[in-house]
Amino acid sequence: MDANLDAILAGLTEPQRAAVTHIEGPLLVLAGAGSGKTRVITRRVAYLAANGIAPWNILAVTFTNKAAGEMRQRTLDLLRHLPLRMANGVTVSTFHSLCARLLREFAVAAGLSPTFNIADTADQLKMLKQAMEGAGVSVDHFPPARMLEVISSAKNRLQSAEQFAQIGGGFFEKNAAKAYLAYDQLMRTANVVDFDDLLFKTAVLLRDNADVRKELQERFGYILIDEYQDTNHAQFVIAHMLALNHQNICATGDPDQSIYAWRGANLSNILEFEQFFPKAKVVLLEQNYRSTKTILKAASALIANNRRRKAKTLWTDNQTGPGIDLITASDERQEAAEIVRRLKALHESEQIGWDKMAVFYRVNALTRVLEDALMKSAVPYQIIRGTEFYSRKEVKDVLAYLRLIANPEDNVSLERIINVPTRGIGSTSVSRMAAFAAEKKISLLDACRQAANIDGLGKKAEACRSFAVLVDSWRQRFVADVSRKPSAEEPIDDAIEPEIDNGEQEFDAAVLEEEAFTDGLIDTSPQRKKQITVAEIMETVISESGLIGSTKQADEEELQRRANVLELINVAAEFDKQNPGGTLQDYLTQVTLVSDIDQMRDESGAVTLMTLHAAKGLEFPVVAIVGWEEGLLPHQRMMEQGLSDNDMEEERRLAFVGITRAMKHLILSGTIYRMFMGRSEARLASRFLNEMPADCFNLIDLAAQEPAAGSAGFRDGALHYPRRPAAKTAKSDETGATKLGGFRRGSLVRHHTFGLGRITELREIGDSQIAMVEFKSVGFKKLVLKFAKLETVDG
DNA sequence: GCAGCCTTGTTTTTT
DNA sequence: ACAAGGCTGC
Repeated sequence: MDANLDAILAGLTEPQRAAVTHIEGPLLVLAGAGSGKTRVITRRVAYLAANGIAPWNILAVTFTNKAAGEMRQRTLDLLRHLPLRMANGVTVSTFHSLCARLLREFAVAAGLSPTFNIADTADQLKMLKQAMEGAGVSVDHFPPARMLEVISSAKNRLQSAEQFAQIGGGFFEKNAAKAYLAYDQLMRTANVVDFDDLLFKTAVLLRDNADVRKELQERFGYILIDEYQDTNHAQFVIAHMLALNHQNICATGDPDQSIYAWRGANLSNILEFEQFFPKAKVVLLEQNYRSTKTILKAASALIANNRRRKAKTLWTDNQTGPGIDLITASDERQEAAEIVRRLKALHESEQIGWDKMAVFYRVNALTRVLEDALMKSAVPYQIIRGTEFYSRKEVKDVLAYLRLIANPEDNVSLERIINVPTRGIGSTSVSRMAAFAAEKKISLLDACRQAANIDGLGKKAEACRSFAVLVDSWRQRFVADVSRKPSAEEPIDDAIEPEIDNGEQEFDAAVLEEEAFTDGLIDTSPQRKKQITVAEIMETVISESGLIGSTKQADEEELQRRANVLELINVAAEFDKQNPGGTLQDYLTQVTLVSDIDQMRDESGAVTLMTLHAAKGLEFPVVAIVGWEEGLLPHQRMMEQGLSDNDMEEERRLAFVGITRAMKHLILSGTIYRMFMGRSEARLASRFLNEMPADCFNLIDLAAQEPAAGSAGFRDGALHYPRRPAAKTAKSDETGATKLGGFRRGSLVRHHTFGLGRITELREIGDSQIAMVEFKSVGFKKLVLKFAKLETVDG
C-alpha cells in the first residue's frame, strides 16, 4: 500500500499534495489556469481508494463526457494495484448523465416513467411551439426561443410551472406561465424530459424525498465536482443534498474561468463555498505549468480588470517564450490566410504537429473563412461542432424511429416520422388522430392502433394502422430486453467508455472485460449474449421503414444523406462495442447528451477549430484566436441592452480562457472590415487588447499599406482605447468624407429610435449618402441619411 | 399532399 | 449569404 501511496503522491507540489491528501470534510480547490487541477483530482480519487474508501462510494462529476472518460482512464492507471472491477467502480460522470441515470432508477419517485426520452434543443422548440399554439399564446408576439430561456431559467431556480404561474407578474409573465404550463403538460404526456428537467427533477427528488436522499448520500459518500464555477442553482442543490450529512465534498474550479452565466451558472456557488460549508479547507493552486511567462503576463493583466473575483496571482517557472503575435488584417479572408500561413510556418520550422495547434473564435459563424483558407493550403483540420451531425434531417429521422420504439408515448417523434417516408398520412390525418388521442387520453401511437375507430380518417385509417403494426413489431422484437432494468447493486457507470486507441489501453480493456465477466458484473447468460445490438436494431428499422432506398434518384445530396445514415450505424456499432449489454435506451441517452467537445480526437493529426467556450479545459502548444474586435469579443449582445458589468466580465473571462489555453505560441488577430450577414462592416479593436501590456506583443499590420484617414481599428500599432473606427474605404468607388449632407464625422446625433450616437464614418455610395453611427443603445448602425432623419446635437 | 418559391431571420456561447 | 420554414399553386 505504501508503495502505491508514494506513486500517487509522487511529484506533487505542497499545495497539490494538501488537496490530494485531504480526505474528510469539505474542500475547495481554487485552481488557476494550467495549475494541474486535473492531476489533483485524479490523484485524489486514487488516494481515497488507496486509503480504503470503497470506489463505488466515490462520485466524480465533470463538465463533459470527454473529461469524464479521461479522468476515468487516468484513475484506472493510478489504481493498477486494485482489482479492476473495483477501480472501475468509481462513478465518473457529467451532471446530466448522472441525473439521467438516477431519474431512471428512481423514476417512480420522480414522477416519471423510466422509459422517458430526452429532448434536445430542437425538440424543445418544436414542443414549445406546439404547446403555445394549443394554449393560445401568440408565437409571433412571444418568440419561442425567448420563452424557452424563461422556462429554462425557471427550472434552474427549481420553479415548477405551477409555482411560476403563481408568482404572477405582468403581461409577459402571464403568457410565459401559460406557455410553461402547456409545455410541461405536453412533455408529461409524451414522457419526455429536456436538459433542464434532468437537473431540475433530480434536485427536487433529492430535496423532497428523504428515502432517496438517504440512499444516495450513503452510496456517494465522497463527492468531487469539477468546474464548480460553472454550476447552476439546480446543480448546487444536487451537490448539497448529496453532501449534506457527510460533508465530504471537494469542489474544484476557477472563478476566473466561469463562462456559462448565460445558461444559469452562478458564480456565487464557488465564491461563497465557505459560507455554505463553514469548515471548508481552501487550497490555492497558483503555479502554472502550461504557458510561457509572456502568455501568462498578458492573461494576468487582462483578468485583473475584473472586479468580481478572488484575487489570485498566477506565476510560472516556464521560459519567457516568444512574443504574442497580434495581427491586424484588412478583412476576414486576409486574417484567415495569415493565420494559416503562420501555422504552416511553425509546422515546418519547429516541426510542431498539426494536432498541437488550435484556432478559437467567439461565434461559430467565423469558421467558414478559416475552413476555406485551411483547405486552400491543404492543412488538415477538424471542427469541433458535434451536434451538427445529429441535427441533420436524415439522422434525426432514424433516431426518431428509435425513440418511438423505446418510448411509445413520444408523440413528437411519432409526428416526425409517421410520414417519412411518405405513407399518405398528412397533417390533416395527424391532427384528427391527435384530437382523438387527447380526448381518450392515449398516445398518438395508440390512436394509430385504433385508427379504424376514428371518424374522418377515411381510407387513411389503414395506413395509420399499418404504421402502428410496424412499430409494434419492432417493439416486440427489440424492446423485451430494454425493459429489463439494471439491479440496484450494479454500480452506475457513465455510458462513455475511454477510447481504446493504443495497445496498452487495449490490454487494459481486455482485463477489464475479463474481470467483469468472471465477477458477473456483466450478465453473460445465453439470453443476454444473444441480445440484439443497437446497430442491428438500427439497420432493421432503416430497411423495414423504407427510409433508405426509396424511389428517389440518387443525386449527390441523396448520396450524402445515405452516407450519413451509414455513419450513424457505424457510431451505433462503436457504442455496442464500448458498452457490452448497453440498451437502446442507453444509446439514445448517450447520443442526446453528447457535447460537441466529446467527439474531439486528440491524435487526429489535424488543426482543431472550436469556439472559445469549447476550449475550456484544453491546452495546445500553438493557439490562434481570431476576431479580437468590439462586438465580437466582447460580443455585441453584451453592449446591446445596457452594458452590464457582469456580462462584460464574463466576456473578459472568455478571452482569458482562450489565452491561457496556449502553451508556447499565441496568435491574436482582428480585422478592419468584416463581412457580417452579407455586409462589410467597419470594425474596432477589442478593448481587451488594450488591457494587456504592449510589450507582450509583436504587432503585424497587414492593412497598413492601405490609405488611412484617421487611426483605424488596430492601426498605429498602439493599443489605445477608445479608438475611432476605420474612417476610410477599401474600395475605390466609395469615397470617405469628413463632411456630408450637413453632417460631420465625429458629431453627436440623435435618431428617433436608436437615440444618441456619434457619427464615425461618412461616405457616398452611388446616389446614397451613408453614415456609420455608433449609438449608445445599440452600437454601430449604418444609416442612409435621406431616410434616417438624424438630428445634430450641440455640444 | 407535395414541390418549389419566397419570406424570414440568423450570429452568441451548450448540456 | 445562407438556411429553414411558410405559402402558393398544382
